[in-house]
Amino acid sequence: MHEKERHRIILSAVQEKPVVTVAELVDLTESSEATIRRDIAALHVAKRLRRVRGGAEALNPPQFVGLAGRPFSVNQTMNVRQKQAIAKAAVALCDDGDSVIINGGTTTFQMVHHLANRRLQIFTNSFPIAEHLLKHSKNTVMLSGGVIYREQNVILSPFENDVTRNFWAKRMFMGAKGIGPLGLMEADPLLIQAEQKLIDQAEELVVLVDSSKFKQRSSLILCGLKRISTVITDSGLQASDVRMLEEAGVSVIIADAQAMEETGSG
Amino acid sequence: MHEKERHRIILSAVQEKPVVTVAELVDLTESSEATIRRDIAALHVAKRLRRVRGGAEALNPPQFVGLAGRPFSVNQTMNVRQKQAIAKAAVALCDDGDSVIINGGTTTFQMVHHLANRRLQIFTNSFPIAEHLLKHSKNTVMLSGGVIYREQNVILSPFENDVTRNFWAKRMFMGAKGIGPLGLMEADPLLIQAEQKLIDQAEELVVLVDSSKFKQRSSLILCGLKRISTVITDSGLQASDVRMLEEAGVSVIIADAQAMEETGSG
DNA sequence: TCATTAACGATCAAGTTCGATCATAAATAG
DNA sequence: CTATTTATGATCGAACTTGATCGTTAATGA
Repeated sequence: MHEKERHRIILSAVQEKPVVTVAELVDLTESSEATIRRDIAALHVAKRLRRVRGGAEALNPPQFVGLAGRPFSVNQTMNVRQKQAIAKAAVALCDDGDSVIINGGTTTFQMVHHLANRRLQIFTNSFPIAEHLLKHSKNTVMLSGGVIYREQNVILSPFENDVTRNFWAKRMFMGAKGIGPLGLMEADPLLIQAEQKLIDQAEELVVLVDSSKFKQRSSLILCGLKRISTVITDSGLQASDVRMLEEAGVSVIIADAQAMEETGSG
Repeated sequence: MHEKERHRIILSAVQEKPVVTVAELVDLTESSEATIRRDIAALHVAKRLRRVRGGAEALNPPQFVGLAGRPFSVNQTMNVRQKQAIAKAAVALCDDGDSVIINGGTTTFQMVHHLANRRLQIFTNSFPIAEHLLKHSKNTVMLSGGVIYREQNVILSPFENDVTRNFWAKRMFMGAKGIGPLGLMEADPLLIQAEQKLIDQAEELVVLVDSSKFKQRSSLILCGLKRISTVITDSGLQASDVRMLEEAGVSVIIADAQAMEETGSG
C-alpha cells in the first residue's frame, strides 16, 4: 500500500471517533507500527490531524457525532476489531467499478475506510456513510431520498415510487440485529422498511454480522435465510450456526480479527 | 503508442483513484517504467497532476473542502455580508411548522445559521445544507434522492418519479447565477435540472440574489420573472431593476447588510 | 516512591523507486 | 539512402521507504 493511500485511510479513520490508536491503523492499513507513526507524524506537521499519545485525533473539535447527537459509535466499542475485519472482508468482495448498495448500520459503516481508495458506484440510505464517502473517497455516491431519521441514521421515503426502484446493484451489504433459523431479524420497524426497499434491488445479499448476532433474537423478521447469498462473520460462531447457514445455501466467510494479517490482501 | 495518448490515459487514470502507481500505468499503456516516469515528470511540470513517490495523484482538491462548514468554493468569500443579510430576511419569512424547499447554493446555504433555533419542515437537494441542519438544528430534514454531484453540491435523480414529486411546500428558496428581464438564469445545466424539479412543488418562489446578479447574464433561462413571488436582494440594485421586478408582479425585499442589526432577530 | 507496562524514537537492513546514462528504434531532413 | 533528431527501453548506483530491534521516555498502579 502506498503512502498516499495510507494517509487517506488514516484521515478517514480519524474522522470517525475521538481518537484512533496506532494499533487500529495498523489493522486498517496492514502496515507496521513504525510506518503508522511516521505517517501520523507527517500528517501532524502537515496540519491534517493532531498527534496524541497512542494515536491521532481529528483537528477540528466537532467530532462526528451521528445525527442523533449520541456518538455514532455507541454500541461500537465492544466488537470494533471484529466489525472492522468483517467490513474489510466485505469490501474485498468488490471490484472497482462495481455497483453496490450499502445499508446503514454500525458494521457497514466500517466499510467506508476500506473504500477510501476505491472507485465504486455506491448507493446508500445512510447519511453518515454518504457523508464520509463524499469527503474521503472518490466513489460515486448515490443517496436515497426522503426524511432523514436521526435516531436510526437512515433516510426513508414514505413513497413507493422513489429513486430506489431505479437503482440496481450487484451486491447489497447490510447488517442486522440478529440472525437465526427464521432469517434476518431487526428491532426497528423503520429499519425494516428501509431494508425491504433495498433488498430486492441487488443480485446478491451479503450480510455482515459478528458472531454475537447469532444469539440475538428480535421481533421483526426481514427475510429468510434463503434470500441471503453470503454471511460475513467472525470465528466466534457455533458449528451448528455454520451448518444452519450452509443448509440454507448461504456462503459463510470468516473474517477474524486475529487472522487479518494472515488472510492476505485482495 | 504516442506520447499524447499516454498522457491522456495517465490523466484519466489519475482522476479515477487517489493515487495511480507507475506499475499500473505501465500495464495501462504497455510502455516501460522509464517512459511513464518521464511522462509523469512532464505532466508534473505542466501542472496537470502532482507527482508522488510511486506514482501520481490528481492535482485538484487533494481532499474535499466542500461539504462541511467552510462552504464550497470561490464565490463565497466576496459578498458574504450581503448574502447573510439576504438569507436572514429569507428565514424571517418563515414560521415554525412551515414546509419549505431550499435549493442548493452559496446564498441559500447562509440560511442554515438562522434556522438553527427554528422548527420547520425543510426539503433540500443540497447535501451541505442537509448536513448542517441535521447537526445544528432540530428541523425536520428531507432530502432528494439521486447522484450526489460534488462540484455543484447538489443531489439530482435522473428519474422523473422520485420523492420530489411527492413533496409540496409553501415556499421555495433559491439562488441564481443572474436575473434580468428574461427571468432567472443559471450557468450549469445540472443546476437547471435540479431547480426545475423543485420549482413547481412550491406555492411561492422566493429568489435570493445579491444586487450583482442583476448585471450577470447567463445562457440558460430557468423561468420567467412572472413565476417569481419575491426577490430578496441588497440595496445595490438599480431603480430600473426594481421597476422591472414590480412590473412583473414580483415583491422586492431589500435586506441590507447595514440594516442587519436593526431588523430584529427571528 | 518504585515497578510495570505501553508508547515512542533512533537506527539499521532489506526492499523499492528514482534518475542519470547509454543503446536502440523510429521519425525527419537533406 | 544516410545523417540527425527524437522517443523509448534497459541498466545500475543513489535515494528513499519500510519493518524490526532496542534503548529511552511517558503513563499507570501498587
